[in-house]
Amino acid sequence: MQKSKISYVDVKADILKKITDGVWPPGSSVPNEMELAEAYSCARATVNRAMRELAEEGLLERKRKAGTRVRRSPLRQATFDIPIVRNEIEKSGSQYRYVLVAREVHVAPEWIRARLGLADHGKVLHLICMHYSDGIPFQHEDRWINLGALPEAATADFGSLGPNEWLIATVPFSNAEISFSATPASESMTHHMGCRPGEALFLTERSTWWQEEAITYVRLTFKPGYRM
Amino acid sequence: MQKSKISYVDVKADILKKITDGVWPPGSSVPNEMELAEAYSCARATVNRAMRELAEEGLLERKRKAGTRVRRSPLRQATFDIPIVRNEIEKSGSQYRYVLVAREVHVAPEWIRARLGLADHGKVLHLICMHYSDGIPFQHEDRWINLGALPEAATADFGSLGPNEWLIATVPFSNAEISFSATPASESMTHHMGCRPGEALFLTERSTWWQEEAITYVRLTFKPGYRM
DNA sequence: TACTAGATTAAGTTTATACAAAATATGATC
DNA sequence: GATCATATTTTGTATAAACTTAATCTAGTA
Repeated sequence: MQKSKISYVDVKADILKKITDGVWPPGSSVPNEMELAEAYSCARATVNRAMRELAEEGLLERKRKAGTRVRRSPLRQATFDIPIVRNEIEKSGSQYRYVLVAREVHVAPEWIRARLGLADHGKVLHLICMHYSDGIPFQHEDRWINLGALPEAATADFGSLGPNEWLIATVPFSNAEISFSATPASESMTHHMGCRPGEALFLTERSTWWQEEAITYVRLTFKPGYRM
Repeated sequence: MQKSKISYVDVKADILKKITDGVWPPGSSVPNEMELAEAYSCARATVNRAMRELAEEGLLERKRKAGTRVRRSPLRQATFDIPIVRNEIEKSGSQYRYVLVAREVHVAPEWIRARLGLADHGKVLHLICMHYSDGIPFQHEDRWINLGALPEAATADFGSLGPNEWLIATVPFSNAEISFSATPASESMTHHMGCRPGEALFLTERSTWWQEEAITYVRLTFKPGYRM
């Protein structure tokens, strides 16, 4: 005796169960929305939402007319929040300190232009910053900002507010391309981070766009032993 | 003169524009669904979907009765696909080779038990594998599988099929906890990866659960210079 | 004043219906 | 038999109406 109405959450859970239990093995095709709606005795829109979300989560593949099928290799995707250094440090109960090390306006070097797709004589603001946790070097920030897209960056004061936070406040939303890797500490890095030369450091690189326009490229190098 | 109907995509785009243009600054509250529906002359459900998705993407905050407001600090989140070694290598046009280096059944050591939340005398299968790209060491896999949850792993043949692919085929879906870091190459790692001792290697660690039950913990160490 | 019960509001969801769009299948024509 | 137009199927989306649920406000009561 089923009192309350079937919700898309229930449908989703049941479909998921059918998949994980092997009733609908990978690659097999799933009944169409109308059949399922009848089976669960709910509206097609309800089934649609359930299946749409499962498809977004990478478990189902859907095509008009061809129908819905279970993904062969359920592409495992992860979502994570891009951490902001200050929050990360303060959340761990440590004292955050920010220092602007260098600031220069350049014509963009070739490798930056290639990465961000800039015009030949585009100018960029190059910043080097350090972030400390309880006085200990935590993160080295090597940032390039496209002045063609963000001329106001030229007059911004990065002495007290880090470029990351300034950018978040200035450019409300953007899409980015991120990569992670490991790198040996360079000569200058040992100086900034207080580590031995060649030591293994975790590095993330990020290029950011807003409405097809390149905003910034940044290399964040973390202290030895950092785990993200 | 507006010929075609307003779609939730249009509404979403327009709301996003209002946010990025500063018409609706961070923290401000947004008109309610009924008002917006009227403004765009579409149904409330259309506005609902647009706003729901923007909320999922982290741009809006919604509460019943309280209404919708623009997030103060738009939490930047990224989603990425967890790559499967074989695909990654073959997609780059290289030849993939897999080798099982070691295979042992242990009582789980303390640090694994802590990570996965296992009982005291839980048994685990410990595997060491190498993945090669065109014969060159690409990835070192140090994997522990909870035999309490997956007894069939004890009899599986990991000589030809890598544990990652075996697990994907066996456990359809799971949720995981991932971390990235950099590590210096250990003595044994130099042997496996053919790199210099202390060289900076990119490392990802992953613990995986399925329905509250710990499945596996794995350390994937990549060749020098690898970027993800 | 403090607290509780109920009213109110806005988001959340379901439903039935309708039409749109993509992908495939079918059949007509050359 | 090949090609192209047309029909069919399935997902995708829009709509109006109704009801649910969480959060807030309000007013009445102790």
